[in-house]
Amino acid sequence: MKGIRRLAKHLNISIGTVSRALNGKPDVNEETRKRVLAAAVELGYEPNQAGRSLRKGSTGAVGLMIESSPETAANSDNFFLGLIDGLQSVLSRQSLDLLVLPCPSEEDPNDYLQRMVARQLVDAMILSATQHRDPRIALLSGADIPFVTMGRAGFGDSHAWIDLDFEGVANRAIDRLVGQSHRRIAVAVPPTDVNLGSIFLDGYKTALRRHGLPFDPDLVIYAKTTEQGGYVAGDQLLGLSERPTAILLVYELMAIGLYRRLSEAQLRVGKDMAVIGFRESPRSRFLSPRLTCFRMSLHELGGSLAESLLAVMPQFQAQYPLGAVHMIWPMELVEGESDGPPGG
Amino acid sequence: MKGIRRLAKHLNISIGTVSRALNGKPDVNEETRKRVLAAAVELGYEPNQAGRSLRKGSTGAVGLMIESSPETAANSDNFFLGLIDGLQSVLSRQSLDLLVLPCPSEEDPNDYLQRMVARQLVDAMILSATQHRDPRIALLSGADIPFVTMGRAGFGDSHAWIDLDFEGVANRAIDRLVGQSHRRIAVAVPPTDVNLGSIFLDGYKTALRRHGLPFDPDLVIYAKTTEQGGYVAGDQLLGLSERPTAILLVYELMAIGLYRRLSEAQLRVGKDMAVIGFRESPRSRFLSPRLTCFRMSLHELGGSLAESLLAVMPQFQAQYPLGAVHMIWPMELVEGESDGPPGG
DNA sequence: CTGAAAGCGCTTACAG
DNA sequence: CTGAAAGCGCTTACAG
Repeated sequence: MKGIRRLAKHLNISIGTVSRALNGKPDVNEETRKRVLAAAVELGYEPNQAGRSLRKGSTGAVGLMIESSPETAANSDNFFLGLIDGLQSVLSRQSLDLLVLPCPSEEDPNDYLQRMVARQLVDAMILSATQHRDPRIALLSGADIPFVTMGRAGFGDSHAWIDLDFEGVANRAIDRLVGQSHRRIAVAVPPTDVNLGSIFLDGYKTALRRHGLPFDPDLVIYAKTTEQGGYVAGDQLLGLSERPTAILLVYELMAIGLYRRLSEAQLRVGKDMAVIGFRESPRSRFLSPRLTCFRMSLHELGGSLAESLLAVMPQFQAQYPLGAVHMIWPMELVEGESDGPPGG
Repeated sequence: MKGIRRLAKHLNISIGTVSRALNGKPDVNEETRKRVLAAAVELGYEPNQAGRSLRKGSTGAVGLMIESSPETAANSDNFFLGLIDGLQSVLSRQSLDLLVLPCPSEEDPNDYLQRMVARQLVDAMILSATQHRDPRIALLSGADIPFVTMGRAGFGDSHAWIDLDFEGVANRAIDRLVGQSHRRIAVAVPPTDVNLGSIFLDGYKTALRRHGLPFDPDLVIYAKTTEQGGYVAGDQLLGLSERPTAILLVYELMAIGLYRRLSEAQLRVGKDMAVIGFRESPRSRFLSPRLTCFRMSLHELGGSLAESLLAVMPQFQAQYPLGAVHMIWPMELVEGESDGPPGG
């Protein structure tokens, strides 16, 4: 005999009463409850999740879907680990467990998510790596699973999301560079359909316009978000007839290749070419000169994501009356030595 | 009506036959099976995991326990993401899903694991961040959950494990440095009880002995595995009465602080002080001069971990007759510019 | 080859 | 306040 039945037998009461006592139902004699709780500890009882889920139709767990592809691995640095800790700090207050669901790189993300949802091992989902047209959003909406996405999609505000402040960063980076008298400023964005690329580019254009600077399509460099991509971006930069004096990068991994290419051309980062990166990461601290970039708290971002998820879960809406959150996450400038006035 | 009952109703057969057809049991008419499979696709049927787990007592999922503490996040770089992709490449062949279980930093790892095991959401576990005396090993052994650990523990070979080749790396690093005529070589290890520290130190001592070099306790620097720790290690190095000409680091994060401290003291890395790191990571490529270190394939390591786990799972032992694997994972030297003969 | 039935461990109306 | 019973969705001996 095992499980709740064993406990009931041991205490000589019914399994119903044991269950009610364990679950904090009000209609249980306090004396009985104490005995049950003590026996549970004594016998090391833990509720079987399968039995509970089957009966209740909910799991007490929340899923975070990530991609385990080599590209994601290379670019995410400590992003997910930091996020996870923040998520849990909030979820644990509701006794919700976080399950990280890594989509294998060979599997279609939409198929994978469908499988995980059908398995019913979580009550709600957090999606990352949101695409501009992301079929997963329709999937979850249709299946009536509460969810929030890390990153905007192109569907406007039909669901809850939090996204990094790509526009704000592009704006402030341009402000800073223009303040340092730069007039020709390049920007490096990924060549793929990923949403952040176009958002970053829009912010860049807006900021130029605000300063009365012309937009030159030649200064938009489409490059892979890798070290090699940064090297190639450097190549393109140097090949331009009228060379820019500054460049904005949307991924810090590109900075290594760019630094190397510039150094080969005898150009000093921060003096002959100003470089500003996007997110400060442990990695960017390895660069010399140190990269000027933007800081954010992954822990707090995770916490906000968790709260915005709770706000769309029926069981928790009363406690988190936020509605469907649409939030741009602010980022703070970190001054490095990688930028400065043109010509040093 | 939903689930298997809906399918059965739709096809006008019993739920038992539907289940048998879906699960590939041999005693089903081929014609019936085809109809069931077609209907399953048509109606978008996916088995409910709770029902299945409850009945079968197994889940078809494997858990990877990681720590989400800020320290782990800072030091792991792409370690887990890379590992995960390798794990899945093997697990998916057995239709096993991987669930990543992140232990919150506020929770005791042993309590967390106990909770996850009791929930019965996975059939087997992979543990990381193994301690020298790790109570989780006794917990899983006692609960009769198949598991493998990433990292040795102090219990010898009572369970399956794979660990990085700390001894080999220390040995080859010393060989290389001695070959470059270094005689006084320091080593930086973490001040905590983590197993890799003492293993690395043992390898270092063995290698010195092999070259007839004396072991000087002053040359063992206990430092935090952080940027700040590297800076402090540099301080200690410079403060030694007879300054060493080379140093081995067990975490590359320390290299930033060390580089900075050496630069402040007008010492050139690779010329005035040779530095060799442990694992090559995307980060170490950000350093200049580039760090000499050791390379491994996270994807292959993940694959081997998965195979060694399958080998201890009763359902898969026949296919993976490896027994309980105890494997030291080889690493390959990557020459950087951070070491060389003393004095340049 | 198929159907009817039992039962995995739990929660929750329902009666008392 | 407690017990007896139903049932969540599935798999699997057992009969036929």
